[in-house]
Amino acid sequence: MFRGATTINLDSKGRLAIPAKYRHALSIDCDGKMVCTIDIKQPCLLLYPLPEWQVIEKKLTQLSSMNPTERRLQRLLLGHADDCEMDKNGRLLISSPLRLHAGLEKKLMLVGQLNKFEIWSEEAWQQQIAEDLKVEQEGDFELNERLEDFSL
Amino acid sequence: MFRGATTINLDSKGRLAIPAKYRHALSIDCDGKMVCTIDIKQPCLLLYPLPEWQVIEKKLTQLSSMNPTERRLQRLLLGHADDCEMDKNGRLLISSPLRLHAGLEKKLMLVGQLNKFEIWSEEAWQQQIAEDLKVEQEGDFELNERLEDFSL
DNA sequence: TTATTGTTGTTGCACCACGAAACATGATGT
DNA sequence: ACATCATGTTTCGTGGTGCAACAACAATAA
Repeated sequence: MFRGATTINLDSKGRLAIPAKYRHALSIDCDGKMVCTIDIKQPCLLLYPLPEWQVIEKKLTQLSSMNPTERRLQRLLLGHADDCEMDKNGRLLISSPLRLHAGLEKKLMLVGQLNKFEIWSEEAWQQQIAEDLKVEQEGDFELNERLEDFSL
Repeated sequence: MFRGATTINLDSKGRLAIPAKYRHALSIDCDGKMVCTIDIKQPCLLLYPLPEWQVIEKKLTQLSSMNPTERRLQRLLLGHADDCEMDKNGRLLISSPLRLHAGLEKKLMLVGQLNKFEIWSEEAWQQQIAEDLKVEQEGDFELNERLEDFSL
């Protein structure tokens, strides 16, 4: 299970060096094989260890290609899904269409989200966090309701 | 199983060079033999490994030729279906009627969708994705409902 | 506390494979 | 016989991959 946000620089070839603390777990889980795709709600990428991704892929195959909504999901998720593999130095190459989608240039945030990672450009991440905090401090009703269960 | 989108240039003869990462799987699955037809819902082509296509063809032959809707399906799909075979350089020739249907000229997208590929002209693909994302970010009700099942 | 050594992470560089394009050869049909 | 179309070949440029040197950090001992 992955946690925490790390700032990382892409190298000149668009490769992302996975923080050392995650490398061992990733070799065990999935032999370094992962799948990266876009997040359809937010301007970021999602990075799944292969076994985690396969669960999602299985669900996607069961959708009907005749239903426009389901088809759209398949197009967005599968169409942008890309195999990535950690190289011998623990780096992985993000394909240029994906980099483009998330606006990745140099500085990015790798954010552990339990069974997956999110990849944000640093600017987008800062912006998102600022907005989330603002909503929170203004007292979003739905969020407050959910927090009742949490006793943080 | 095929995933991800790749940009490809048609050569002057209308041949499409299959990305190296798919070539091996295609020689194994179907000895490079595939069938290409039109997508009846979208301005793109569908490319099936021969064994996958045969499954579909079987279903189509079982439809009643008396029912006008089913008859139309047969006409559209079978009528446009075209055998393609990878040449020794991993390229395949797209017939000109099919190129015309999808508006393929030079730049195209080859999109892996598990058991098949979609072939889009680059413009059409970009347009489609932009629209899909827009629909998504405006909060399509039906899609949100489905996403509940996905825990992406 | 500081110096030395070892280990881990990062960056730059060089090689190789793949893809794009132009060209060459062979088949087909008018 | 020539034009046209399909298939094969070669060359060149770009981009992805691995390697190796260097920098940063941690550990140990003087």
